[in-house]
Amino acid sequence: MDIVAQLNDQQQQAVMSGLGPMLVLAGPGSGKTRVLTQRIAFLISAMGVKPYHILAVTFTNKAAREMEERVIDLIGDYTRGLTLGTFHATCARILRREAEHLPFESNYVIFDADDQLSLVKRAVQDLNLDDKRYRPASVHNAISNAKNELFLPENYPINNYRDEVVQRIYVRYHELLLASNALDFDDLLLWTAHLLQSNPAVRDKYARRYEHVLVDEFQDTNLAQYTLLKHLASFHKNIFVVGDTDQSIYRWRGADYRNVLRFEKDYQDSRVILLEQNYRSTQAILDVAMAVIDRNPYRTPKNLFTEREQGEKVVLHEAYDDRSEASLVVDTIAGMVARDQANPGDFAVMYRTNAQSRLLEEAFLHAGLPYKLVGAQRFYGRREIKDIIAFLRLVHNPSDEVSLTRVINVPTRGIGTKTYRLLRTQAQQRGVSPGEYLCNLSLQTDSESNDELAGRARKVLENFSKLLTHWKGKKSQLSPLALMDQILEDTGYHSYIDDGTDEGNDRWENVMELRRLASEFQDSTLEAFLERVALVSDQDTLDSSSNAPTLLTLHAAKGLEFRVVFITGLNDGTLTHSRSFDDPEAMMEERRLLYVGITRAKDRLYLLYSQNRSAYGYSEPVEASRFVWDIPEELVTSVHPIQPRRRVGKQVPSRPERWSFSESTDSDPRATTHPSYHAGMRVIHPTWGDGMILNSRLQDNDEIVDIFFENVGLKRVVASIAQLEIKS
DNA sequence: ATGGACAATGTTTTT
DNA sequence: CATTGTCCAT
Repeated sequence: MDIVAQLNDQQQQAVMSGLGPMLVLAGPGSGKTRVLTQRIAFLISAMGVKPYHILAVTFTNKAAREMEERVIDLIGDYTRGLTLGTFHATCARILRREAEHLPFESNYVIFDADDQLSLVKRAVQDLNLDDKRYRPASVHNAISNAKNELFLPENYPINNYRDEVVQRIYVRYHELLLASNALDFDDLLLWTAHLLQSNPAVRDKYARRYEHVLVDEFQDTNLAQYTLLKHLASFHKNIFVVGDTDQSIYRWRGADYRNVLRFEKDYQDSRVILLEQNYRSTQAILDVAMAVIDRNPYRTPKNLFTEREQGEKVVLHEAYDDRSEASLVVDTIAGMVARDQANPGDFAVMYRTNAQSRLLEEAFLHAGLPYKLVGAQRFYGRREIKDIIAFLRLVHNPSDEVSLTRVINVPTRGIGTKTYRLLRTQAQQRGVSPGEYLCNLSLQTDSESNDELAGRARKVLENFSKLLTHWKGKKSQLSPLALMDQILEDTGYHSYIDDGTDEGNDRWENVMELRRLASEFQDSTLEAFLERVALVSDQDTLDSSSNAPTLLTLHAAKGLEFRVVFITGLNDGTLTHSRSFDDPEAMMEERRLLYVGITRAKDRLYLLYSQNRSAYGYSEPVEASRFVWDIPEELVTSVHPIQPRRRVGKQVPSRPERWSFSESTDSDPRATTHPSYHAGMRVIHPTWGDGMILNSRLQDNDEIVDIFFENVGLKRVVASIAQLEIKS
């Protein structure tokens, strides 16, 4: 069987290229995963390369898993020994193996975003700094950027006084991490790059091993990743990277698409292949995509083409507000499913910010339709999940102080801030971490005990110490799941979290879901389970099993495809997020983000924006996104809402909004419904008496009026319900 | 030490 | 508006 028979010329050239550096610039839907997987299969089966000598890295576990499956599909089970994983997971493994060369132990834990933030907070406190002036989130951002640019604390670049302070926080943060035997996400890359750079023996070991290095989504690598790749490929120099600068959307995370240019410079003998044929979308969708992306300056123009049909025109839909935008999406989906034009699982709804999912979820709930939401944070960020994981992490690595402080008093066992502070100073005096000290506490005899830690405090701490040592003793015999069950039982976590309310029930359900996840690690280690849990990506939470529409951010949508795509919230300030306005580079990235969204669609695409949008609870008029005006009119079907209908009584709101296809409506549809109240008008309310109108606006087919009453102050009323009388 | 009530405060995107 | 933190009463 010829494994490359089904490829086009460019793809074949890429797959069968010989040795040396190779850059594949692959437009959306051009089969880049295919090229990567076939390349691996080709190396193994045709070139006789041992899988052990191949390294392939991706950004998400999902991409890695998919690639592995496809390679196995091609060449069967000849992939044993192949290193295929995400950047972070691959680095994590190298660091565990090489821990002897590094200032942490091999059983280190990985701190997630929350842990990192609380550690920065601690660092700021330790230095007696004002956390208003040095907001942990912003400081952490600075530290993260520094790490991505390979700056260790001592090399942190200083341009002003603030930088000096940030450096001090960075130094302290770094100490705290090491004291907890923990690494943050950025450390995984930083330490690996640093190790390879500074230790020639280790570098050589890996560089000689990896005869071939393959990289997916190369445009999203940051300097740390670029550097470590360079070292890993430093011996054989067979580095095969695939990417698309037009899909670079992680600049804020340190990604630098100029690594593509750097690649061509660093590897003078590299060859470049362009993949321009798109196998995913209709021509109509591609036309819109190109109209959007062409406006970005300084890009290498790509000529995307497809052999697919022209297809349906892209629909550009204006809605009255974000709520009707959401019901519009749901109604359209329900309609197409009812008419048998698509399955529920064919749809994806995309948005710029996670907060936008709420209204969509409500709309789906209201219509009684199931949906699936992509987002790991939603699950792993929950209190009960974090608690359980903290227990497990503590058992694995008692030095983890963030976990210790999290659960030492969960459920409450009489250890408050005071007792904890006592524990901390005692541990400090002995030069060990609080967790380690705690582990030894129950082993101490009375003669060893000291006066300061006695009485009640000692008793409650000893209680927890016994629990911890008990679990630690069992960890080697028990699977992650069994250990988890033991912890749940010993702490009485069920009765603690499930108080009988719906919410409590939900929380316990979540714990059960985590149990299910742990059960997949029956034959694996606690370490592997913890690592997996720490490094899940949002995309990994996507389950393809249920046939329901998918809700996800544009960022999470990268690399995926759907038959029908809705992109919602195409308004200035939302898609072009307001935080990007003052930065041209950021604005270009917003455009790429939209481009990524558009090119996810195979058959149909709906672009939606609204006249009003609510932020902080208040609805405000907004402009359509500036990107909307970049799309030539003839490429889309424009739809505008007819006048919002008045709602009477308690009628259910979510009826399909009627569509009026207006290619050229001269009259503004809004002109037909004026508010009946204006600022300054005087009115009488049956119970509140005399008042003056402050403002009035249309919302949900009704009029919302803010009135200042002489006797009762400011009130907000719904015009159709309040019996207002206008005073002349 | 604990838990409830209130106020302030803040929203991109995520491995 | 919704989450998070701080204060105060038990």
